Amino acid sequence: MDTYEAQELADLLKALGEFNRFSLVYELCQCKAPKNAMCLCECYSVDASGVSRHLKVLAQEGIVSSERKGREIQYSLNKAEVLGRLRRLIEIIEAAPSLET
Amino acid sequence: MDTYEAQELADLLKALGEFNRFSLVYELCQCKAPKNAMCLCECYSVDASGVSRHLKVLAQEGIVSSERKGREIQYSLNKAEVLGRLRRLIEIIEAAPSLET
DNA sequence: GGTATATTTGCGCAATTATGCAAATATAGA
DNA sequence: TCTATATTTGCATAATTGCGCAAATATACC
Repeated sequence: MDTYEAQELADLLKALGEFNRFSLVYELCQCKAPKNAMCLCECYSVDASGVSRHLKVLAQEGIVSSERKGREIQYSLNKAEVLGRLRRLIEIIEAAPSLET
Repeated sequence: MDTYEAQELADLLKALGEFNRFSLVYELCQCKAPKNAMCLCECYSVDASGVSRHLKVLAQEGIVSSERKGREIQYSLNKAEVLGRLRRLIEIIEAAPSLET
């Protein structure tokens, strides 16, 4: 793993490591159809602008995708992308040698 | 997933999501034997106190274990613990229904 | 154009966080 | 006890971050 990949993985984890953002991702995990921000907003203690900003962070990390549908913007989880990166992380940790005890 | 588990996972990701901490974990991934903080410190731009604080965060999250050996304190990765929690995260995301397109 | 709804952005604020330095603590060995 | 090494902690600081509110923007519909 080079520095670039380490930074990429750390960025992913950082984006997911904030409780409200993590909750948004989880919410999207449970949707059969994409959701707009207002809909996501209802479940949380943060207001619309907060949700908007969190979604922006998630989008910049490639965790969610957005598509405008009229007045609304529908967000959906980039399931394969996120799983791929998390699996890569697991791979790296699995490659760690067992400790000599 | 309840709020408690969500918070636990978010905390794990947050602890791992800081570049220097992530690098420390990666460094420990590559050790056959536990390393002390001074040894870990050499690789990074942060000084000993910074490494100490990062290791404390990682230890509080159960990501690393420490054991004093004389003057040194040896740190090792809790491989199984971290892998278990990351796999749980993957499980949750995998459970997301595929989107109707 | 005017109105309503959805979303983003600018601004300020409070809280958190990462960091370095210096001092304190812990331990080993002479 | 004195010294050297390893680690932690207190303190100050700079940077980042999450938030709400209000204003701005985008779009749809009348």
